[in-house]
Amino acid sequence: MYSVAVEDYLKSLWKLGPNNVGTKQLADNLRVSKASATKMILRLAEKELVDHIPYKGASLTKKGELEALSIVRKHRLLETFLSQTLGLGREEIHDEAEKLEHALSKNLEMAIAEYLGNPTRDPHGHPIPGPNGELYNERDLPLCDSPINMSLTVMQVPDDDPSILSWLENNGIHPGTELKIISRDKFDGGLNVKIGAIKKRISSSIASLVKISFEVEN
Amino acid sequence: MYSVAVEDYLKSLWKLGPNNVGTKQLADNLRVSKASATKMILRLAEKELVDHIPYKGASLTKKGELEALSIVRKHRLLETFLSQTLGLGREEIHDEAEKLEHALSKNLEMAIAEYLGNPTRDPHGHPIPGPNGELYNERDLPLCDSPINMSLTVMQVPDDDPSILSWLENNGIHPGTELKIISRDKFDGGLNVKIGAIKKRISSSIASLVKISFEVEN
DNA sequence: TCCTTATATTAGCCTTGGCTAACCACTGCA
DNA sequence: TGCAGTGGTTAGCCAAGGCTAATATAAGGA
Repeated sequence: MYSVAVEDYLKSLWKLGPNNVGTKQLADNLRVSKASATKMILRLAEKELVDHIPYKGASLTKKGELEALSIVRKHRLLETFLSQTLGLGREEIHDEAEKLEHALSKNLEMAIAEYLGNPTRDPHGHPIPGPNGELYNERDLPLCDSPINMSLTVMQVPDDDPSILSWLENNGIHPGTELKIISRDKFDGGLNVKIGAIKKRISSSIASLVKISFEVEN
Repeated sequence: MYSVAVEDYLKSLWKLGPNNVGTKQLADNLRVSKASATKMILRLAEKELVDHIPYKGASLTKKGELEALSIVRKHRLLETFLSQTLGLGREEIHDEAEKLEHALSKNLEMAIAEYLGNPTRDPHGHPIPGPNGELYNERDLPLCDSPINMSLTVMQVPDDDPSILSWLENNGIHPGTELKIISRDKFDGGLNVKIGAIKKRISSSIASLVKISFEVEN
């Protein structure tokens, strides 16, 4: 239906949203010039996929959001599928899915979802939107904001930076990992954590990209 | 490396080759105008992917052929993969593979080939070129040219026409099917065949699209 | 041999999605 | 309050890959 470029813009707008997204932010995210981004925003507005307020930014319309969610769904299903069938690592699947998502028909998407048992999380722990764009309430918290000395379960790791992913993997940090924050550095926000019996240090920049959940006491 | 359009042209030229392919034939195959085909042929010649003799036609150079074979390999591996993992029918996989082939990285191609055990035939029985374009000698014969009253094994069915494929499937004709030609109609070339104990009639147009092999007496 | 017809090419146009350069608008600081 | 700096837009260019209309070539039959 839509071109690869249009789909990529919609996906970026969704990732950077839901607030108004600035032209420069969008352009940087897609590695195109500001002028190209402006031109495309105008075209997307023409198609009623975004609302655009000149000099203020753009945000997805309902129509644009649904389209974006459909692409995110394809992306995350593909990641899960590649991981499951071919055993590709978490650090390899993003780039492959990034290309394949634009070539995936609705039919194939459904077949893959069924094959996988309609998963709700991809291998990075990111929620997979439903076939009609349903997205359940996100309750996972950034590790950097999490309480000290509680049993935490890693729920999400970032998906698009292979080097960060490899570091996390090598340190045993992935969805499902149980850990506890021992202390938080006062100045740089780095965390000292304990995974099983092993102590690790996690920089604040990485800790902001990892999301966790914990049991709430009743 | 090359655009989707370039890859599609190369694939068509390969399918219609190896002789010089006329502009009209190519244009019809790709459902574009003759003018568009002419223009693209000139661009492909520029990139040294084809040799072009004005008013005579175009044929792939070695470089172009290798590129085409790489795409054919991806296509056929994808068909096999989709059939194997998702259980898609022979009549569904072609169109899906047609889109995905352009988005398949070399890495993913290798992973799929390995996962499948480096198959040499796709679900339609078509040979899958090797990673460097190796194509083993084709010995299968069109059913329409095959001898009468011999045990024949179906080796290949066409891949791109779902209605023909469905008809073949419903009549139990697919790679591996054993059959015997009982008689050949004098005028229209239609065949009366026996599959197991059941007699069927196969029109000559379909019989020309099915390929078989048979044991040669020593 | 010449003419008709089919096939090929050329010319010229369009849209998409990039780019740079130049200009405009907003914001925050002095 | 005015201006510098950042961010946004406009103008104008380009290549790819489509299209139609007009023209050129080749080939077969009269």
